[in-house]
Amino acid sequence: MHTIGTLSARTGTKVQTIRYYEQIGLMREPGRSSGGQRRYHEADLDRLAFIRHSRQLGFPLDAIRELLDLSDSPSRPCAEADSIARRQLRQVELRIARLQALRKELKRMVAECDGDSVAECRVLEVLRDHSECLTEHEEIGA
Amino acid sequence: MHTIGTLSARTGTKVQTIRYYEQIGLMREPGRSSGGQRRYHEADLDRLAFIRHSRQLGFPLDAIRELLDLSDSPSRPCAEADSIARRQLRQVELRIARLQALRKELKRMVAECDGDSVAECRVLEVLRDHSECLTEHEEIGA
DNA sequence: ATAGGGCCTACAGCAGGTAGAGGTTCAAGG
DNA sequence: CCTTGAACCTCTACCTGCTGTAGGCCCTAT
Repeated sequence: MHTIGTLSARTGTKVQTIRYYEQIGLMREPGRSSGGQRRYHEADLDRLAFIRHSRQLGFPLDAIRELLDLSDSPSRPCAEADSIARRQLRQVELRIARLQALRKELKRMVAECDGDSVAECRVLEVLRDHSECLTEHEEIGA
Repeated sequence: MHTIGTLSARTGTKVQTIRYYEQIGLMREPGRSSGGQRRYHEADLDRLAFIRHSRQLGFPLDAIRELLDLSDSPSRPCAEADSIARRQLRQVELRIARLQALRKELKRMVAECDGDSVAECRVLEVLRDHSECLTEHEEIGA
């Protein structure tokens, strides 16, 4: 039996985050001590590690929920898990592509700026006037 | 004089977002019609375009606030604007690097999976056991 | 028996918006 | 001039994925 602090330390997850996962139904409600404190089994530790590792790979919580469901029913076909992972891969690739476009634009902006005063600052000029941009970065940030 | 809808259409910003920018002090409070509707000047349109463009380049709102302040005082040195842009460039490069590590891991995961059932699914296996990973992706998502 | 760490609930807040309810205003067509 | 209906108004709640705080209990070692 582990306390919440033990799970926290072993998985590198903040205590509040574990309670949050319980609240949104990602972690099961554990048993309690006579005084009302949470007491976890080994299986809960594994589940939390799975969640954390998936988060580190950028999976959104909804996807993790699906992955956990799949993981709980070993006889189902693997294709679903596969497609979730592929979807995540696509998302990551999309974000990389967008960020690379941003990087290019930012680099150009910074490189061009050699004025002294704000009045002739290329950085601000480019921000003021979209038409100075080479790429169409219509998608925001991310 | 423009309505909020005109600003919205011209900059591709949702009406609510413009009101939100006003609320957090990024846009100044415009004049109102006799019936209480917002009426904007050309300068407001420019300012909003600046904000949107900066957001598209991934600048956080705080940075944009600084950039707008700088832009309003043309005699100050350009170095500050420069360093904000450089900081943003570093952030973007960091995020690209992290996402590339994720991509690598996800690709490997997806490529290795050729099992039929969940029981032997490499995707789930890797998620279960961090030690199967090549890289140390301790930073979460982003 | 007591000290002090760890645990409890509940709520507020972060970025950066988005969505909806319920009500008013504006401008064009009849 | 009047009506219609799109566009505007405020207010509030919600989104993701947590994190922090307040105020109070539990648990275990000494």
